Amino acid sequence: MTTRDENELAVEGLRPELKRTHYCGEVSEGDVGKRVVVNGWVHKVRDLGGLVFVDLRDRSGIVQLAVDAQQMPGLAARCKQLRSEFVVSATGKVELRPQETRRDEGGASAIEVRLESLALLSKADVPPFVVQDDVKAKDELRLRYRYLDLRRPVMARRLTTRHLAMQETRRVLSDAGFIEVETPFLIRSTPEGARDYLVPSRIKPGNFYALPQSPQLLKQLLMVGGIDRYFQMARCFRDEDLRANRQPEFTQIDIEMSFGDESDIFDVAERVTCAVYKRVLGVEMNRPFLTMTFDEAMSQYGSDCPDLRYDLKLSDVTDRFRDSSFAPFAKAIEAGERVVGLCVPGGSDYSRRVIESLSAIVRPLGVFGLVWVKLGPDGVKSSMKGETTGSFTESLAQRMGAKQGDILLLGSGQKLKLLAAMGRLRQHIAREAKLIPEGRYVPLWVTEFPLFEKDEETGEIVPMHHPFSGILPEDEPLLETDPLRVRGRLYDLVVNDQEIASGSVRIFDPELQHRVLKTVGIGEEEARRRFGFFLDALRFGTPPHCGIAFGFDRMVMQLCGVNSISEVIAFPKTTAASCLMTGAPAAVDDSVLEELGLRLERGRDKEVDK
RNA sequence: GGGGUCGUAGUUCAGCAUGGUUAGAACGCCGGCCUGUCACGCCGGAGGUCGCGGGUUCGAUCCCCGUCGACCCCGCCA
Repeated sequence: MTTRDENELAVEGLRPELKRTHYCGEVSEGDVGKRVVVNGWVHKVRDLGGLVFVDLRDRSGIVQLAVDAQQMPGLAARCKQLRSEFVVSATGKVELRPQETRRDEGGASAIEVRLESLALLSKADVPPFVVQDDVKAKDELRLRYRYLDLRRPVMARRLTTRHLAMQETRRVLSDAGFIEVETPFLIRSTPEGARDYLVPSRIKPGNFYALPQSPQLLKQLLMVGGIDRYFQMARCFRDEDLRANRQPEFTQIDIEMSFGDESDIFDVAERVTCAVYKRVLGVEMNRPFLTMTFDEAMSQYGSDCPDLRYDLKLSDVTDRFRDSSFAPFAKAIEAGERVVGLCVPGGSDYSRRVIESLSAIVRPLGVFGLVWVKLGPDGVKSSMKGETTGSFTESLAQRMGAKQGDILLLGSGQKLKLLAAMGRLRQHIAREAKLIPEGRYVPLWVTEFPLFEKDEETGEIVPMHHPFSGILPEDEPLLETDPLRVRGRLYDLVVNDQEIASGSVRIFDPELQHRVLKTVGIGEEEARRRFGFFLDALRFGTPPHCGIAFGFDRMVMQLCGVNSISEVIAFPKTTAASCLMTGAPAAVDDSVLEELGLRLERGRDKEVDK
């Protein structure tokens, strides 16, 4: 055997002595002098000729291996053959790096592993993109080669955060007497508003299962079944168009309990939230969380998930402008519209251009022309020109709590639309002006949502949540007379600007359930046909019950400080709901279709993948 | 369903508004040199169906139409 052969890097199996003693990122100064074995992927080789450095990576981080060619010529020669993403086992002694070479700032390690032996466990093709936390590749590539993307330690950290949040949730709920029950994926379609994913039945051709949009009815049936306290890390499926924070399948922390009301749900949900934020971020949240009604949230913040990290409240100043000499608003009010304003502290120096850009935010939301009043150092200026008196603008400013140096921005429109638009404006200004403090997490309950809303297209009354949510007792008489004013026993948990969880006290009276279904146009016959099983159950002794579901992906997204849920899902789908890695969805063989009694409509099969 | 942005080397991008020699850069990759690198450095090299299809034109990466894919927004959806 020649020296050359000995130095050839050949793939070996994982002998016991090659198994790791440490994760790469966990070798520390405390290990100096120890012999360690690390397993991982070659992150980077820096071959200086007589000296070779290899950065070895695993999910915990990176450690530097060092070989001196003079001391270990064969080993150095072997290291020179390493390429990116080769999988190796490296054995060596942990050493402090020479003091003068520790000049890498930003958490550079003070130690390295003086290599004694190296085993190649797996070779690798040149990767399609460089695996590094600061990834340069586009989403398309990252998703196609997701397993390479996941090798980036930052991805492992996100999945670890997700894991921690999940474990913490399980611990808190289990300790509180909730038991985790799995519900089926292959179910009958339930009425929750979204489009179902369907699964054809082979045994009953022409029939379909639906994948659950959420386990809503099933968890209620668990309550009827006396389970009393249930939870589940539930996978949910909705066949709707995607967004940055929407995936066709996502995970809920699904919770339901019997013999309880809002206060019990708030208590348990707050305990879960506090525990998770504490465990993952070290953040303490004060309990009980703040509470406000939907009405308050909308009228003060223009959003049903108001961000309380900054102030900036909206004011309804309709009464000020009624009978005022400012015609545009006076007329709007006469037509039944409202006038809502936002006072921006220190905004009196906004240029025409800035104000125009702000108008551009609300215009597509149906608010035309933002009226402004500046309380500048050289007096009050207003886009209302001579149409209003100085005393009018002064009293308006006073009413809106404005002071010297502020600007008032006012718009008119139909109440909810206007508030939503002004809320968007509020959010935009807060972001631009950097009013949003980092690292703060402000939880809030929003309650008393309207139970129904009007479908803009059809004009029909539809449930805002789902048709199983209870009603505030005082609103019950309105059910038949003025359903849009009926408030539900609904609640959302908001953290910062995000809806984290949502739930309700359920209807447990079959009579009331029928009245609600009737209100949304589901007659007894249709109800029987679609979920008669559920209505039957209600008649066999239903405990009062209530529940909540956390949007788990969104919560983790917030915990990780990222702005897309795909970043916290191991194998996410694209905005076209396809998986670039596996190629799903894909065509199936005709024989499979035949077995299911299905035939594709001509023309619809032209786009199927190979 | 509608609107927007993008698609050029393995990757990230430039080039295209004003069509015309051999389509460039950086990183990565391959080879060589180099004993303290850590964005190593230096020398050399390979690498392109300009997403796909059609049209306009003497000529298209560039202009037009369509299509596919990715992302963002509205609709939709907790």
